[in-house]
Amino acid sequence: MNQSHIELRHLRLLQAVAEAGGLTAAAERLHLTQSAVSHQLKALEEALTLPLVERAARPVQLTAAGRRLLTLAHATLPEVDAALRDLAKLKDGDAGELRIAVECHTCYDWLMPAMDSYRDVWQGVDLDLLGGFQADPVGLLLEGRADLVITSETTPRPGIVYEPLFGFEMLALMPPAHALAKRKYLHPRDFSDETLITYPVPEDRLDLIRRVLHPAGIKPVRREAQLTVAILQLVASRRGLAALPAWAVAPYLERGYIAARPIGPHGLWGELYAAVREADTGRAYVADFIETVKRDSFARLPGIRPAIIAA
Amino acid sequence: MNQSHIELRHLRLLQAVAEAGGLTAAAERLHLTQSAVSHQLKALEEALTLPLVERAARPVQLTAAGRRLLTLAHATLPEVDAALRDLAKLKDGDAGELRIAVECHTCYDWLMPAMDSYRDVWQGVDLDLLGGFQADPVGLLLEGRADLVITSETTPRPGIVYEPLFGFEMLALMPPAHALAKRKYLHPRDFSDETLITYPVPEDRLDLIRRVLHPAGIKPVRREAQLTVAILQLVASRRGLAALPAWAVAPYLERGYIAARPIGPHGLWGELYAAVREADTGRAYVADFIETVKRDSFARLPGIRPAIIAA
DNA sequence: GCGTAACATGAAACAAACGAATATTTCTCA
DNA sequence: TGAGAAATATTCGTTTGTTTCATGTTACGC
Repeated sequence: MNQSHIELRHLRLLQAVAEAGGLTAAAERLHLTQSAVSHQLKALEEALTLPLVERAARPVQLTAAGRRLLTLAHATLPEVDAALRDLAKLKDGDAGELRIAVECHTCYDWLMPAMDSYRDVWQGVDLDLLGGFQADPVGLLLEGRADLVITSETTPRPGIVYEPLFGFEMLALMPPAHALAKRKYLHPRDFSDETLITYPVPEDRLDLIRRVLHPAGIKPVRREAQLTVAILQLVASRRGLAALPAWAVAPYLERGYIAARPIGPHGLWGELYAAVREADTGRAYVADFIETVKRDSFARLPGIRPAIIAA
Repeated sequence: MNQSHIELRHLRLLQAVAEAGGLTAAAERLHLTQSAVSHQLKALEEALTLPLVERAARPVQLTAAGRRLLTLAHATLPEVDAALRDLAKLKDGDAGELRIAVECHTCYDWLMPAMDSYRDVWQGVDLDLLGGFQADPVGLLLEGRADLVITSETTPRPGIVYEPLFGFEMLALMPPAHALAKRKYLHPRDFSDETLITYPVPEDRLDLIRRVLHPAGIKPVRREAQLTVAILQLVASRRGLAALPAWAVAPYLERGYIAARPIGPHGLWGELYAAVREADTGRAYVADFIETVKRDSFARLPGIRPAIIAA
């Protein structure tokens, strides 16, 4: 056989390219530059003397050879992950406690499935989800009442570290027949004559107000609703606009129940973090929870992108 | 999860260490220095912050973590090989003809099983074994009557390349009750009063005569036999001594039918090669046959060691 | 205890991977 | 069809990682 010293790195690369649909997007996921990805892919193709990726198409297409290697990647990479997990268990034991607090209302959409797959491989870990809205969820970590907090704040606090999870796009929501639905994207001023329907949280927790409307000097009328479906129902019945993460509205978009548009030419992007006590960062069952969330989310959620800061 | 950038290289290393029973022996198989293996293993252990190999024992013992990673290696490395084979088939097609000539009588012992496993993965290749003793088997390659020759000669010929397969030890054979069986190893002079039982081939093809007895000025009486069992039978019935590769006599040794001793303090080692036409070296089905022979042989044969020259 | 075989280590050579800057290609939309 | 934007390729210098050489250390058998 050709002494191709193919490595797992190459399989991870190909998988990222296939999933992301392009070299640049793959580079973001891998926390590499586009240049590095291009180099590495080319080197691999030259080592095999076989093209793997058809670059012309968008999203890029794998060749037959590329698909064969992707099959290999799908077979081997999860096994490698499982083995590394087992090693971590050998080292630190497989038991622990993980009490999770969540700041973001729509995060339950992906958190529940992620917890389910996590439970499959960390059966010794006692998973707990703290209910109710918390004024200062990160404070729970320091009080010892929670072990991990999903948040979009990163206010530095001694003894707390923030692990980036992913970036997500907030989409403006409107009835499909609304005049704004004809736009490619919305301007801040488009909100000035509309009621804004939100979860019942303070204004400074709403990215749309804090980062877009407030800087533009716009103070819309607000109306609050507890549940995502209630917000959507109000939007659909023309009581106002709302802004929610793309994943939270995807099923309703598909059915044409509402329309969604980016906010601003580049969209309004937020970032989610897992906050943990510094002392817990070394614990394998904690680190792997964060990895599970990321892996799971990228596989399932629309409208997310890799965290800007490297993990 | 720890962002362990574990790579296939590490798995290959661990597998080699486990199979070879030590770092130095593993290094030979991988065609690396002992130092490189030691460095690399240490780096892996430090990345995982887990010991993998218990160096004190001989042969070295894997720790629980090491065994877990070895399990991973056994699961993934064959899949990788299969994928690379499929890529080679995509590139060059999966059909071909491989007519094999064999110079060495006992080579059928390992060649048949190797051909069987080769056939499983190269079903489009027409495998043929040329029968009968050939005076000049490599000549068959140039005449186009064979495509691959198993030989221990490496006389340079234009258009022919010799791919090293492995080194093997020739053991001197005697009845278990023979006086020489008490020795740790035999000297050339031990053969001077004995009949030497060999296959019916010219003297210059017999390593024992050409490399040991002739230089020592010893010309033993020869007696020829066609079959391995016949040679063994003659030895067991005190008609003389013989010298055969370790793998050919292992089953008889186990049963105590005969005894075997090294020839000289370091043993008498020979080397086997696959000779192919230079034009065929690029053909995937040819290269993979050679790889299959090596893999299979190291897994099954006693008394062999990696080729001295790198492949 | 002495010698041997196997493993470890430090320094230097060598090779591979990566990133920054920039060029080229491809796509989109008017 | 041509301008601009987005994606990929390329060149070159830097960084990082791997291997070897030379030598040190350790374990073990006699």
